Amino acid sequence: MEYNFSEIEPKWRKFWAENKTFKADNSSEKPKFYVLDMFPYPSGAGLHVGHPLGYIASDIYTRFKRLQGFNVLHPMGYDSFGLPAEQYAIQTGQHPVITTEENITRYRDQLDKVGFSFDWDREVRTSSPEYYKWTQWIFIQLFDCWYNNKTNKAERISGLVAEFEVNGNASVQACSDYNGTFSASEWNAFNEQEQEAILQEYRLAYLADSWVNWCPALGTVLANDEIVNGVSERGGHQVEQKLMRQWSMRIKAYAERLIQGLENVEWTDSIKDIQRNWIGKSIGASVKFEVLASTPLSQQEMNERQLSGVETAIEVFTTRPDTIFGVSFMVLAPEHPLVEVITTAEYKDAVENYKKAASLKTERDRQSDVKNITGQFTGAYAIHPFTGDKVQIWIGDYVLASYGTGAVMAVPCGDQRDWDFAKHFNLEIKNIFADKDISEAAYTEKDAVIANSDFLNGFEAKVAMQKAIEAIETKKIGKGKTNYRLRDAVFSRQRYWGEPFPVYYKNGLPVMIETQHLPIILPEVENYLPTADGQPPLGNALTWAWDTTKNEVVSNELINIETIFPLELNTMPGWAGSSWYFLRYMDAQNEAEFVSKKQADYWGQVDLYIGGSEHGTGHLLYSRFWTKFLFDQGFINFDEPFKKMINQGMILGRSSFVYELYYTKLFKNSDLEVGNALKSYDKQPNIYFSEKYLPLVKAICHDNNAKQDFSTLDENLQNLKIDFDNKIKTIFKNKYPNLELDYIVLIGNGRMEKNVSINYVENNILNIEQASTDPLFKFFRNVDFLLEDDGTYICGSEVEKMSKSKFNVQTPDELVEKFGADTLRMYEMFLGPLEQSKPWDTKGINGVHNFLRKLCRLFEGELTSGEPTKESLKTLHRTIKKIGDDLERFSFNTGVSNFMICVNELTDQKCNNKAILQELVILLSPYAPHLCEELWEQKLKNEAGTLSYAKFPTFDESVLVEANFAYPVSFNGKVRFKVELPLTMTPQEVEKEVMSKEEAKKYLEGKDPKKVIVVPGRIVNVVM
RNA sequence: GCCCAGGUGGCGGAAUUGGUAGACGCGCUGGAUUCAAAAUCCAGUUCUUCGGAGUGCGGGUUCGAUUCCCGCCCUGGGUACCA
Repeated sequence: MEYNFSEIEPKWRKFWAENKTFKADNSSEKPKFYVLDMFPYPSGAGLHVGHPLGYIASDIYTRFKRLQGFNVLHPMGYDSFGLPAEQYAIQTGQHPVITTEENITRYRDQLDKVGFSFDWDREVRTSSPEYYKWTQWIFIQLFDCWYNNKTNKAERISGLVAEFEVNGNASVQACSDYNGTFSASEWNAFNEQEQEAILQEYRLAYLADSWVNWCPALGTVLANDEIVNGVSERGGHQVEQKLMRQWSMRIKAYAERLIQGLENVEWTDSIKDIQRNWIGKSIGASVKFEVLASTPLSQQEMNERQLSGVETAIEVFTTRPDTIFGVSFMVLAPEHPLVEVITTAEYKDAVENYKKAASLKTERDRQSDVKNITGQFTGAYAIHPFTGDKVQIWIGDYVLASYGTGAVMAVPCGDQRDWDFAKHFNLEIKNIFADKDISEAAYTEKDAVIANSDFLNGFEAKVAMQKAIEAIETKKIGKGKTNYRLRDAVFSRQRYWGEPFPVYYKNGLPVMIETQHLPIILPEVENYLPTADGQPPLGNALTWAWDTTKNEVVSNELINIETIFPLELNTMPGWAGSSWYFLRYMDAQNEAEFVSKKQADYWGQVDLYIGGSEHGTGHLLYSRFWTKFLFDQGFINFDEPFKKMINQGMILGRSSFVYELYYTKLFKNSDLEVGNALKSYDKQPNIYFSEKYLPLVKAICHDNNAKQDFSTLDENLQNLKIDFDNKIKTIFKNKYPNLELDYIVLIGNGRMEKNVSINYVENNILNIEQASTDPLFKFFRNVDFLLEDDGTYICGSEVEKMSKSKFNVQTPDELVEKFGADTLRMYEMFLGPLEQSKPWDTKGINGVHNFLRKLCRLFEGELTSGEPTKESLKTLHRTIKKIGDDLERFSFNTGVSNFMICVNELTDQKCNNKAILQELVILLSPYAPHLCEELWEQKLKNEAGTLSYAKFPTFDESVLVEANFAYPVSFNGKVRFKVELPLTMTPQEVEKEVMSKEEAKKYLEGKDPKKVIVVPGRIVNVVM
């Protein structure tokens, strides 16, 4: 049969779509299996060959599971809210709805061409109101819950209020930012505002002031990576730290469960490590150090302090309570609220100056500048709780306000940063470790015996820590504590293209809109930029107020603060919609619930999740958080979303570039006029040299300035230089006939690398003529090339991320056009292990394409229906075993190899047996579904479309049983020859047979073997 | 600095439990077929001084190590004054 893929493939794609072949059944007797790809953002650039890599793998696995008799859920959709569409809207005025729709159409078209078996009836888009209705709904549930540390789960806020009304908050153990205590009567006496302000400190979704990177010039908040060297990446504007009232998510409440849950999922260690690292659990103790008042406070001052809630003790968190006797000073973060209180008059100015200097640095700067040790003494002292010693209190920017309590007890002998600080400011370094030298550096290992530490003397760290915590707790100056680095997640974005919050404001307090009125639809705006007074883009909306009587969004003009109130102007972040989308696929059309309990119970966890590892601390953490919350509230019965995850490696592009000679300085006769004319020529030499000259250019441009000494060059380079100089002189001669050029000096690194499109480069050889027909490279017509000896131009090349600007993007469409989707699918798998990143190169694609053609040749003419030969049966069953094993361990590349081996063998056997070939077609169908469908119907005469639900072949071990085995015989581990012997032979018999062979005598060289090892059915090793 | 992944022919890679290193494909070389080319088929292709050597380097365990252990080098990714 001829392999006419361009006819076969569209035919079957049409068939699958029309017959809804891949529709997943919501109620089935079959066992379920859920295979999911990470949610794609439909970008305007479309797909390149790297994107479908994971989709192909998951599709192969999906089809395999269907053949194994599973009811498989394999959906696809779009994470379609996001910044690029908004930025495009700002630039062009085009509504994001329109560009998003266009991009999705392009994506869908590209995805369809690869022949994926998605159940498209379940498609979801985060930007559609039917979907974000439920994102808003989940937000309201989070707002309505708090985290009870006693029951270790999220509970309804109404239960908390009931407790407050009866008992106050004394016995409540919650994850909360609220530090105070109140009784029931106090609670009942608070007004509505005061009560809500307290409840905000308990809710899982809450309003709070958070620091943001505010860029006044752009009128917007910037992410850390949008700031380079303290200014905005776009435009280089100044960025300042600003407190902003924003929605946050109390993910901290789940810190411990997010760590524990990692034990129950099959993810790679590296992703688990990234998450553990991010959550940053550390075990230690919190300890209070009383501050010694420098001047006795007046009674009035004392009263004032008490009233304003300012404590005069510094609370620190330490992971080494065992080293508490080594404390010789304390350091507070410059922003610590106590700094203002404790600083003595004498140091007021110095401290103020230091604080100002620190505030100019971003957190990143403070963290990256390790060498520069800075700090300032406050003039104040704390009292060591055990020794009663006076210890100096300093401020230093190596202490961060946002971690722990924003203060440290400095133990210079046991912490390198404290040690550095002490050395720099000449502070005391107490040694509390027996027999450890701390004169050059701190001793940070935990194996030292503690000394000079009163009741801790003689204990090792582990024991001393317990003893120290006991003492601290007995003294009531602190307690053992576990600290997490994880911070609550800011949930507001000052953007247009995101989910609107279902929130309006009454007397400054947020009020949730009742869920039956959802969704709150994103309003239309004239302009997607922030408003003139710095409000988010929704501030431009004219119809953005909530009417509490009509329960609808109405014009802002109607706001009366009695029945009609302003709506929230922020929108939700990208991770809102993607934190629960895997649940929606289970029940995508449900209008009454985000997912029905029945469907959530049936489909359960995602059994296999495939995607990149770049979401390690974002999506993969937040979706675990939301899943645990929904589990706590009883909406679903599992608390980890993704049971097994595979992170596919990136496909890198190979980019090619030409070397432009750069900053050539021409020294010549002293004719000034010509010199001036050359000056402008200098900057645009317009000479491109081939790879051959690269070593020379590298060798001669290490000196930037003057005339260089070339005598140190080796002979090859000397010769190359003569060639190089001659060519350049000729070029100049042609352009400036009256110029006498003496020599050339290259400046900088002597070259500029300019990317050329990979379309014009083959085996690194640039097709100059072809490239210069492209408007982008037509300048090649007007430049000079220094070529190789054979007259070609060899490009430089690099393996890097695929991107438009590098001209190294390969789209799947072109390859489907040229080779067909089945070839593309198999080739992407054939490249190497799924999880490794690898360079893209189409060199080998012909090999895979030829394999499919070779397969077709097996189907030429009529197939025989008799008994297959023994050889063919062996080939088939070996293949069944290998393909099955490879799929189970996600080794798709070796799968392709094994198919090649199988087809090669069957070709050698001239096999055209129907029984054999039919099983092979089923095996291969997950990889090459179009061709297999065609063979299944046309050649094997089965009903069209039934292949997807055929039965995966069963491996029959008995077919492969052999009577003999060719034993490799090795001498001292080196294999020398083989002896074929029956497998029934005992080791003794094998040894006897082998040693009697002529070859054995040859390798023994007349000596007696020391030992002969026979591993039955494996190997014989002779030790001499 | 720390954590993770990796290092095997000219190239992508294989070797699943310690047991024949280099499967499979590309590329290359030679041959067949052809007026010629493409396509196809056949043979060869780690290096080699033909003794051997060989999976980043140096040790170790073992009858036997790409595989296990110790030390180091290199590449890629993550992360960082985290008290």
